[in-house]
Amino acid sequence: MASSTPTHYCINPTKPYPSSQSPLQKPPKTTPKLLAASPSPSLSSSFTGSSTAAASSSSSPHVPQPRSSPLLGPEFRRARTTRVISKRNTNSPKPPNPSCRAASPAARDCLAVMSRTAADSPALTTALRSFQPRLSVPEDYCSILHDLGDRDKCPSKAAEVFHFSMTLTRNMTEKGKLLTAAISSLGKMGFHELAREVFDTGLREGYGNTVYAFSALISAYARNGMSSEAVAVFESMKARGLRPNNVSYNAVIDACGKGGTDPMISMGLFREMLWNGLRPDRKTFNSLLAGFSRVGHFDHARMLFDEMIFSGIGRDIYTYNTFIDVVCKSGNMELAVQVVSLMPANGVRPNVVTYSTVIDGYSKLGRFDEALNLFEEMKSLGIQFDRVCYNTLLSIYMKTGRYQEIARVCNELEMLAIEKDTFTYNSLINGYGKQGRFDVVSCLMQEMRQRKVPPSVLTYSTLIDIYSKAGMYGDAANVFLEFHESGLKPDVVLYSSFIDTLSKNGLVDFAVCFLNDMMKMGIKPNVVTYNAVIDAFGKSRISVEEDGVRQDSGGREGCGNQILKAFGQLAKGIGAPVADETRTSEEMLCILDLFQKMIQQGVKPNVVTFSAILNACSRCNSFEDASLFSEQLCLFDNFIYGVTHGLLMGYRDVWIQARSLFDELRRMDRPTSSAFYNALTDVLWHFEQRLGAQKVVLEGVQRQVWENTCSEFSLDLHLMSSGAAQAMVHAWLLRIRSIVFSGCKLPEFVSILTGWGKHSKVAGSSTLRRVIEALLNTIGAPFQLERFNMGRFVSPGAVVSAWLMESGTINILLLHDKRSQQAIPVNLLPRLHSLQL
DNA sequence: TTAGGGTTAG
Repeated sequence: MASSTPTHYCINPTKPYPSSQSPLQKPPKTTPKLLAASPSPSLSSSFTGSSTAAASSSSSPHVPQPRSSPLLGPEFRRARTTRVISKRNTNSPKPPNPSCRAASPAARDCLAVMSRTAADSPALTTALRSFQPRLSVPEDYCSILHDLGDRDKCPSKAAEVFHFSMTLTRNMTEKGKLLTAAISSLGKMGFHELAREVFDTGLREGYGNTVYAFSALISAYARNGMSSEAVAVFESMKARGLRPNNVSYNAVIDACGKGGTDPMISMGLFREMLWNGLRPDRKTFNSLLAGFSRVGHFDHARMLFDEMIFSGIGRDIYTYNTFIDVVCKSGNMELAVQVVSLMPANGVRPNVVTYSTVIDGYSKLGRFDEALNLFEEMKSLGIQFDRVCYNTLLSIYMKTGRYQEIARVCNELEMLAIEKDTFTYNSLINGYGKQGRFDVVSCLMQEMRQRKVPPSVLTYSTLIDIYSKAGMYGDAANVFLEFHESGLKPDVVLYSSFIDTLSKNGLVDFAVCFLNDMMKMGIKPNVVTYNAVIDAFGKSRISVEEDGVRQDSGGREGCGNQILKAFGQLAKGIGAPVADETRTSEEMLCILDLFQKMIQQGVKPNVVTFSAILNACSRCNSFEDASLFSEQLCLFDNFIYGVTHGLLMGYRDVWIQARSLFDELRRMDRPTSSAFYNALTDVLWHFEQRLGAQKVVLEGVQRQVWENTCSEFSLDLHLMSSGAAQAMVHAWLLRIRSIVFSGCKLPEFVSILTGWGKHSKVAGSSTLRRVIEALLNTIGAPFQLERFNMGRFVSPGAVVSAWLMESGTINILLLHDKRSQQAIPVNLLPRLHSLQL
């Protein structure tokens, strides 16, 4: 409930903001208990603001500062979603909110009959006629229309009610009310075009020029993620002399958030609202908060979250859930848990959305056990699971390969009569597809058809991707044909997946051509698209003769044909590898060109891009060539450039900043952060900053970047790149040496497991075993390949011990940097200055 | 008029 006398609004993202020391320096090691977590004193004082009343002036209700670099934005962390933000066609309508409208018993009965009756049936008119004497005009009809929007997906029923009730109206006001209800209903159903038609009719016939009708249409666009259309309607209502009210502003701000518009545009609308003498309410703030949450801007979200107390707006369950979502996106799960734990004291009880948000946060970081523990906590608290929550659970079981649990959850869904939706099927198809269970995938597709669950673009993208990755190009082509016939529009995910397939099969030139084609079609590539192509340059490349995949096609239709042709060619196998010596210079030019395109299009790189750039550096023959690439880092991000350049040049002072970067990487899932560590150590090793590479690896090991890397006498390198692995071998042998010199006896055998070096992206080093074998030979370490395990080197403890005790061994094991300098040059200082945390 | 879930790069 908003305070009646808000004191001030102070939303200025650039203003200095009071900071407090994060109490989360030592995250709790125990299993998270959302409601049992006890806040630290410094944090609890930050949350003393009541959910419904203004904070006292003595309290300071801001949340702790994140421990992130000011230069590492959400893009770096991959927190910014690359998904289409709108949830149109999700087939999961929200339950009706009966508190909003007080429908008469007759209206409720009529709605029940309408719900049971088939669309376009004459029985609908019969029912409306029979209920007519008991229904008030326009209130009951408006109520029925709203409820149909909440629970039905049948626009013809809404149209029937609308046209029937319009014949009963006595004046323009009543017509206007019904019009607004019909627009709202159609918008909720996802039929924004129909909503627009109805709106235009109302406008033409003289009862649609109202703030209500305009606001309803804005909202209809908002629900469907169409922010530019919503803004256009908002501007047109002003041009017609109508004064937007709170609902209009809230709707357009909501539309901007859902449509992925820059949240600063929403902030402009917020200021305009104040300028026009309107008083933003909690929904305004919640929508603004959601806008910042969607793009992962924690700092702005935190300011709004605090401001809601300062200005007397108060916080509700939506506020908390939205804020917790952005905290989860920042990777700070400890803070998320603490914010949840403070909700009850502020009069707001965590609900299924709160838990789903935190659970998904853990899941995205690969912390599945903590996520699953929270499901148990939900059960113990009696919080009912809903469809979204079940989908989150299924997604975790998919990622962790718990197929028996998946079957159990599917049965549970059946028992609870919770229907699987497009999200559920997409998740299941992707999971089973990645496991190669195409039999299950076919069954799932069949079930979708039988149950009339509409496939989305993502369903087709997923199918094409899993078939392509399995080399089943004919099946992929068939799905593409089906997709083409569906009338759905291709999107960036579909194209990115296809470009990745071309890239991975050595057809990088074609991948770049398709990148241009998708732009011609108005589909903007995202960071994933670019990362796929940049990374592909490191793989073996195929040249294609004139009768190969592509003749330049241009237009929309041609592009579809080209895709089918490409699948056909991929199925046959085409081309010939390009000789190594012709690759490097061409590759450099192509990658530099891609960087330019990214900059031109405002596509911000993330940590995966940086890993790809570093890997490209590792493929360069000279330090000068690599510098050309690393300078590109500077165009994107001074922070990463400063750290990388500093490490490559051997500036000792750079380690403070480097550790800040490593701490930031802790907020990411293991595969992402280990890929970056691998890329960084590879480039350092490649350019003979060997001690630097070793220090980076040890920072990674300390932060548990690689799972099961190191037990005392058995070294597991299988997740490491060649540079990281070689640096690690030296560090591990030095550690064993110190154990030997301390007088301890080594076990019977010590071993090094190499696996296949699956994370190394450096051309020619895909077999980690060979690299380690060469290293061990070079340094004279007495290890041999195990007879029945070609990925494991072993040595009797006594033999290794004797070797380590030889006088010359220590000098062989100690690593050095080729470039070693004390101080950072003055010209680099400005770049690094802002990194001080 | 406000909150959570599915995909493509590593």
